[in-house]
Amino acid sequence: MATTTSLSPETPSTPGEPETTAPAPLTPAFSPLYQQIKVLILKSLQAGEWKPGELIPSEMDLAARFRVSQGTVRKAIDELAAENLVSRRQGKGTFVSTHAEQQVQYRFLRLMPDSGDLSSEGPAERQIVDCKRLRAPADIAHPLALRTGDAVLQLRRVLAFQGTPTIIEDVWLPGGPFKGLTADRLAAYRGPMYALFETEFGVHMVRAEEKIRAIAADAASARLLGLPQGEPLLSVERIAYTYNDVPMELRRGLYRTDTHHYKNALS
Amino acid sequence: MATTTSLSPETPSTPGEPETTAPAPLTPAFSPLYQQIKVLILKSLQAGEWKPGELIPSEMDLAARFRVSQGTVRKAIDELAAENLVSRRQGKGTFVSTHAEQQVQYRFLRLMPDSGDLSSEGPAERQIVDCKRLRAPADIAHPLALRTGDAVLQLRRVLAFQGTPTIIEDVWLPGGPFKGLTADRLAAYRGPMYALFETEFGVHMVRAEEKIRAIAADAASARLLGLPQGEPLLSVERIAYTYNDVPMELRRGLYRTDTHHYKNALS
DNA sequence: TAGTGGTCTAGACCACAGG
DNA sequence: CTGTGGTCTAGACCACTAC
Repeated sequence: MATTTSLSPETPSTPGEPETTAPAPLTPAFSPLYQQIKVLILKSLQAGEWKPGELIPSEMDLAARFRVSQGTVRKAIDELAAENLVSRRQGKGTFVSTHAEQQVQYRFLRLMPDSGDLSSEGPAERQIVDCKRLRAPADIAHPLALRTGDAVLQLRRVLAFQGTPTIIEDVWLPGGPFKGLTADRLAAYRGPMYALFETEFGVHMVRAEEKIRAIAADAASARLLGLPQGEPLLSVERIAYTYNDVPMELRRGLYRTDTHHYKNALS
Repeated sequence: MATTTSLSPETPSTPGEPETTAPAPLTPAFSPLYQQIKVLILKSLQAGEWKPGELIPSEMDLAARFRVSQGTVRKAIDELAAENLVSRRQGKGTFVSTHAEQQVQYRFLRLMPDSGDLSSEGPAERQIVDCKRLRAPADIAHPLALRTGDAVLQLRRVLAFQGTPTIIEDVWLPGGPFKGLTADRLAAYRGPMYALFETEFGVHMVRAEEKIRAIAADAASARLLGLPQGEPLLSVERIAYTYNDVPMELRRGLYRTDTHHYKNALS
């Protein structure tokens, strides 16, 4: 079959339409079939056709829907699974990834106790310190692809492990998608913050980038963590993205690393 | 074909041999064919049948050699490529990964300037501060899977970018595989340290794990980096592994992160 | 027993690199 | 032109899950 033609399911191309008004070929036109299928599945995920935790159609069903062979759908799903957007379970089906009900509680948290792992420390004790709406200054707006002055939510919380405050997090969220988020709703929610984002606001974080630095604790941070001012802390600046690389969260964490460390694997 | 039988190329099993003396089924006996192929290719890589930078046999050749279909070999190589052990180049073939002649100079270095990338800063200026043999104390021997008192090489160097000393690295290597490594040979070598390890000592690092902390600069570190004592530094403790998860290097880096940051991607 | 993902095969054709 | 990896297909069978 031609690999040079683009593809749209149940929606034959409209040859009469002038190319100039075509909605821009996000599908780069000269890509393998399975890549086109991947994009189509991605669009369905983004559109919420299947929600986090749900079962997506079987490979055979998708193959029929897209008029390709099962192997081609398989390769598309393989890539989605490699990117942790879906997870396959033999005999059951393929499920949309979720930050809730995941065996790993904190999918994006790389902090580990120096001995054992996070789960061995029991659930983190969370305390919301602050939650307010404000107009984004430039250095907040820019990473979130907003304009200076746009409404953002800012919240600050402290995470403690086994009674020891270990993490301070400042989180900035775009005001629009997260309208209605309050400290109370956050405090009431059991489970990871990203799980709440999924269920309450329909925002699914799929990947993130972090910039890590060593800094000295300022007065406020030192007080919250019960450390002397000037103590070295790990500064972890994260931008989290939804589908299509849209930034939806800016987060700055301060980790104490005398009893914990940030773990990373290189290959 | 049976997926429950194990496989050995040109070396039919020896049924007469008692199982108790069998060299232990590293191939877990009940694994898919392509996994068994992967292990066989891995063994060839480890044995040095194809060296870093070299071309490995084509998929068809390997398929013939292992008596399986090309698609099965392909899936095995797919996984090796995903782990960065080999890299595929369309029209050319599949090559053993190398730390030399790679477009990316520092495959394992995650430090980035706050604006731009490492290559935009030109080559790092390297200075060997120290290089000596010693008997490993317990905290060095253990991560290297050595015994306390075994011979190890210790070296210290400083990396500067655009004239600014930015990284101090202490490196510990097992004395056996790296017999003959001297400060002079290191200083004379152009290219990444891991490339020298490959060409001069036949040690190919394939993956690494890092533990990251924030610490305060001690007197010696502060002097080498031209910073005031007590300044926060990023401590990056790395264990690098060759094939088969054998640890071959312990490295502790101290990064100044006022102009640079450690970059990490999460998914 | 039926349905799912997982493996394996064989064959065709495409895209790319290099003689 | 040949040989390489890359894509796509169709069909068979296996392993796991759930009814």
